[in-house]
Amino acid sequence: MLDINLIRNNPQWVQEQLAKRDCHVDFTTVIELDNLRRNLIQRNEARRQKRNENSAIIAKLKKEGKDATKQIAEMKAIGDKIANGDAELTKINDKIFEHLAALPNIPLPEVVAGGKEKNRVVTTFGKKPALDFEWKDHVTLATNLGLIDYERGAKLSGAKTWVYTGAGAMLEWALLNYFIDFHIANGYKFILPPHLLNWESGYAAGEFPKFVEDVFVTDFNKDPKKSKFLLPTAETALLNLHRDEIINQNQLPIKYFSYTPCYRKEAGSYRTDERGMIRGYQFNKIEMFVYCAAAQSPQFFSELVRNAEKLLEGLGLHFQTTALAAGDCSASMAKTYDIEVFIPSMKGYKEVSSVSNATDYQARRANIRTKDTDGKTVLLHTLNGSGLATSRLIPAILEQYQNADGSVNIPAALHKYMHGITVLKKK
RNA sequence: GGAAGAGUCGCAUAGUGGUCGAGUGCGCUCGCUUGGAAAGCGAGUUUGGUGCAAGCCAACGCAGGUUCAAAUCCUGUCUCUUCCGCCA
Repeated sequence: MLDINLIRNNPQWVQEQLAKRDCHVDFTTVIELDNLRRNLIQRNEARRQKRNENSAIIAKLKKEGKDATKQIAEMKAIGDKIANGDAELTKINDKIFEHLAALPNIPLPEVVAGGKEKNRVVTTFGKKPALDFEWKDHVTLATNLGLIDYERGAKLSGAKTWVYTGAGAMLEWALLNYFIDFHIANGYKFILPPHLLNWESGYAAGEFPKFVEDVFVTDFNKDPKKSKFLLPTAETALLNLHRDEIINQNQLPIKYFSYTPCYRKEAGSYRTDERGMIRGYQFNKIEMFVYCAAAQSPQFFSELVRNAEKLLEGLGLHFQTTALAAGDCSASMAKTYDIEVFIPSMKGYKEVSSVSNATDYQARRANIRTKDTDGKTVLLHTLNGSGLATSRLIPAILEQYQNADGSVNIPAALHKYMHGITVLKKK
């Protein structure tokens, strides 16, 4: 969420910044509502002051045993006015919130204007594998080698799901262990949150009410506000960990990482080129999350990007890092880099990590603050990044590491987690 | 799932309708004192809104209600504790 004061004081500038992400807004209405709101507050507070004064008078009169009928009648009239004013104020506040909630974050200065077409590759690691034989796609490989059971996945749950079996499950778990060890060594704190979150958490993270269609909500016969939902990413949990808190400056930065499956409806996102496990209702992900003072967020952004890159480098996979243009960043984010692994059968690169700086946008909605050196409370900055999601890594490993005989080598970094398996072969 | 009790300023507590945004103790900060420290003494110690400012307004888990007036009374709800039941 953006700061109403910023919009009030500098509407032109905010407008220009949002135009970078092809968001064109007119602030006339919000500013009018805001003026209305402040007028109303002043009027109502004056009434409250009057009421407080009168209340003291009545108390005194009663104590002295004198008659206070006149004052009480007056109080009644003021009380009605206050109630009316409050009701009106609530309406106006709701409207202002509606406007503000619809606005995306302001891109950082270095983020280029425009949409996807303006995305720019900033780093490349490794080369496309030669694959100078009749190579196979990951669905074929995973099925042949008995790593993934797509059919039984459909039997258990339906489309867009799968079952990891045997060495496939081991490979999945090996990846997660490899990531976890890396983050622990880097001093990030390991968090295992509940997967079912409440409405307030979704609301603070900006998922509700806007994206309620995109997540799996339980107890659907009840009021959605009393329901729980399956988290679409651990980011939601990690942001809410410190919701409504004031964090001591000496505790910053806070660096977390978390393992959770991510549950997403992916409504309407099916694409025929996305076979196998590229897009599912449930996938495993390790998420990094940082809370820090505003001045530090650029530094931690770089750190998160490097962490994700190092993990891929350790696996020896060919990938690229892309700086997203303003219009391609998700709404809450001021800057995003995607790390994309090469998947031959997809004829290109697929996202395995998305690293973002949310600046104070998430913190404002979730009300997460710290005190600056003058003792003033200020919002802090939040950053997040996958480190990493596995569901596109297994396809990348299978395809990039496959041999002419249909077997697949396991990246050396994973050997210690694979219980002696170094090559995946058909039995 | 059932029953009882509890939720107040970092912590512990006081406060059962009006002068309570809230007392006390601990902790913490600053000052005095001291060779230095402890003790002692003094001052301060939640957050948000609004206003150029002085100030004013709001908040006692949360949401409603009663009342001229609510930390205090009523209803709902959430969380915690204890007991009972059930269960991996």
